[in-house]
Amino acid sequence: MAKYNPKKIEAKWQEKWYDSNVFKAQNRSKKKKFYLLVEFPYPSGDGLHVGHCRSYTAIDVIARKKRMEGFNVLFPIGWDAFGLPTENYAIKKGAHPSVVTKNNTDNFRRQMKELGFSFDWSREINTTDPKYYKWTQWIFLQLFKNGLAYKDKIAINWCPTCKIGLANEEVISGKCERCGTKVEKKEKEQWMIKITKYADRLIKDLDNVNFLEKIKIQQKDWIGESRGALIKFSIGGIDDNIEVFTTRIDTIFSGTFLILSPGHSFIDKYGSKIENIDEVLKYREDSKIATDINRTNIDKDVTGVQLKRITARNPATNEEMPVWIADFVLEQYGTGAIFADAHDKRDFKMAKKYSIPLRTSIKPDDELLVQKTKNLEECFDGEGILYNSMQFDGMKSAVARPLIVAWLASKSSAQQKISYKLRDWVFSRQHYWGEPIPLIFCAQCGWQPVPEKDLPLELPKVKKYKPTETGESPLSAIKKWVNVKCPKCKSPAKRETDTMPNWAGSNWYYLRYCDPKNNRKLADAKLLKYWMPVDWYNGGMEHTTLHLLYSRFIFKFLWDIGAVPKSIGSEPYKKRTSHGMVLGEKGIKMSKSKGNVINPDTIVKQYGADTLRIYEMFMGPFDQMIPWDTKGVVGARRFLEKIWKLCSSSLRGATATKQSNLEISINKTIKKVGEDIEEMKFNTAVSSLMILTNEFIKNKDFLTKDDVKILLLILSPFAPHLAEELWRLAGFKGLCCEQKWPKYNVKLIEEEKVLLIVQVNGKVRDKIEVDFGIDQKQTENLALSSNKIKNWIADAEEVEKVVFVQNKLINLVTIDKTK
RNA sequence: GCCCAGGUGGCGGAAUGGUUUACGCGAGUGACUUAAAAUCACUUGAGAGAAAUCUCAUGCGGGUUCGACUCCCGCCCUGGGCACCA
Repeated sequence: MAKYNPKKIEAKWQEKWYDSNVFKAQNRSKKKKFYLLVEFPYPSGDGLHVGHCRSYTAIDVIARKKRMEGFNVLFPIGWDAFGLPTENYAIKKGAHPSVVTKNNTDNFRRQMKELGFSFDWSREINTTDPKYYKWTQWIFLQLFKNGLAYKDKIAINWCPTCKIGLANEEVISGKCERCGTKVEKKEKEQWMIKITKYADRLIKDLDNVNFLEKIKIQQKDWIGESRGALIKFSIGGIDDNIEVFTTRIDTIFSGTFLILSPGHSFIDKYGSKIENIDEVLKYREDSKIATDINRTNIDKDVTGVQLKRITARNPATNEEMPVWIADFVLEQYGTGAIFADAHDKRDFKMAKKYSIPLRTSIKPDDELLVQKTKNLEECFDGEGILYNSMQFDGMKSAVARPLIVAWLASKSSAQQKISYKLRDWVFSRQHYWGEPIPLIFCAQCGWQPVPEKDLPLELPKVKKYKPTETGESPLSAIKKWVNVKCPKCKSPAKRETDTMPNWAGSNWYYLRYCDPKNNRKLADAKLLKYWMPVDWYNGGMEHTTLHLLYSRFIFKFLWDIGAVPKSIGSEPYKKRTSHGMVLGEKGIKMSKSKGNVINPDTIVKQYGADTLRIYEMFMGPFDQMIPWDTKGVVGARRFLEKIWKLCSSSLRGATATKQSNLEISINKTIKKVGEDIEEMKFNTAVSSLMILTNEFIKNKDFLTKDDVKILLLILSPFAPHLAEELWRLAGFKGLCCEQKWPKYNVKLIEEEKVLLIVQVNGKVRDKIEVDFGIDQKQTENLALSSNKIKNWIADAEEVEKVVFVQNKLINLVTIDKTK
């Protein structure tokens, strides 16, 4: 028989699979549907990363197994192709981004096909295709029409050298990712999406989905819900008040001053009433520059300026209190103002520095701390027992809080309030290679949506798409495109020239896969009803707080407005898992600059796709970061060679009396591999396939064709090409990947004889072979008759207690009678 | 600072209350070969011993248990996330 030649057989089977559409998902089927999703890649010029290969192989293994189990599997792929790297690369090479994108996707597609991924290629999508982004724009318009998109002036990251606005992820430790210049803040009008309106639902609905716990935790932390109260502080001499958010209303009686963020609107409104307004405004300006640098430096000194001649009234104590501004109070969180007291470390620090009066009202449980706290030697910011707090004296913090809120609410100066850390989503970019935002500004009518019949609003094909000097989008330079008539009043108007961020196209792509060619709707309701929700979505941990959150939000929105059927439920993904990163050798992150990037093409060429697949599954736990080891690839290849040899020699019809041990191993392996795939324990699944193969080789003479058949079936999701080739060579009918997943026989998993551990006082002293299912009395007798065991029990000792675990272990606990 | 994950041979790792070190890599010895590669067989945690065998070892220190890599308490270290969030 011929040598194992992966190059030849892999190309052959890929052609067979893709030509005969075996991986095509059926829109109509008697089978149960199963929608498996991998994050579609950004088609960069570097080609597929071995990390892509790992996560895609893993989900491909699951897809292949699910098909064999009789599911109608939807396993689609596409390209998230808008974005900066392509634009930058295109600028550098002088090619148009669309050409670069085409080349890159062609390359990615070739690589994926060469790895034998069982994607349904008939559903391939591309976010830069106008037929696709028509619906990305349509979704934006729905957000706009429902009041969830608004324009706001916010500070963006601005690189003074590149003259370009940068996304947060393009800023590396305060510097521009590309040129290393220190990034500045620049105020700019940006389109914002009100994701904050969905904050509560984005947390609550996590209870109904099967996401890895760490993913849920990270999303919850990111949204950052805090339950507390809103307190109104009236201002002396002004008929207005300042609102404050707190989670510690139990400390209200020690509140002796108020602190506003430097940007607080009170200063703008009542500047004339502030005696030292110049000083205040100067502090405000200084803090604008300082904020980002100081954020990383937690131990920095607190600074602040008092608003002279302004006082607030503490609604609990009715005392007048000074009002300050300080840059540690954040404008964007809560109300941008806090009440300050001795029970907060920063407030305490600030009061000490500027000699602002302090008072305590919470007694710690720790007696040693009580005096120190009272004497204001140390700040106590924990929970404790209230004092100096009128009718709330003696209560625990947690008990007092709702009561104080209720009491102040009765005087209409407080109410319950939930605050979130989550911010609204900055949705505009000043770049060319993105979806144009389909809005038109008219001096008379304001912002008007591009009529839906005019969608897609295509990105104009131009030669100049470099970012502009001013930070405006490159589209603003295209006069012909910018100047249009207002859709409402027909007077001259201008298009929005910003484009959408990368996330726009990936928000809803899983919906498009259900019906990728629909021209009338983002997807047909019937098909959405059938395929959605996604049964299993795997992706990177780094997308937990961005893409995963954004897409959950957009789905909820579409669900609310009835753009997707209600019957799907309000969550797009039933299950979310996550893979670990593949690092370079020695555990350093792969990067071009370090020269440690592994190109999957090289591995495929040298060892074959099946070897790469097996290696990537075998290298370690799927959810863990793992260093690449090219030496280890050899082991995967050897394993496949062994199977090749085994099958080519034994398949000549050797039939012999079955060895019961072999049968047990086969059934155990079917069970183990099947269960391991479901739990994503691919490394141990491959390991058990290796063990079975080794056992087959040892018992070669007893192997039957059926034994080999089973091995090929359970191997096929991992090494599909090899399995397919050997399947055919053995003369089995049809395609291996279309066979039924084998069932194991429960009765054949139990062995007749088991090796039982004999312990004396918890230490292993002997191992005895016993019949399966033997009872305690018999085991005890066998154990005690062992000479080894006899030696471990001294004459003066007696067995006091016996611990027995059937088929596993017996432990004899002795007692010294002489004592 | 807070939250999450992890720490086991020379290396990747296996074992989630019951044989620590499966499987693979690497290394070593032997067979085949003129030779090398490939392949096959055997060995491979540390220490002691001629051997049978024994002792010790899962980041550190305690605890629970007949028995702990596994559970509990307190630390240390590594990786990831968040970070002046009131």
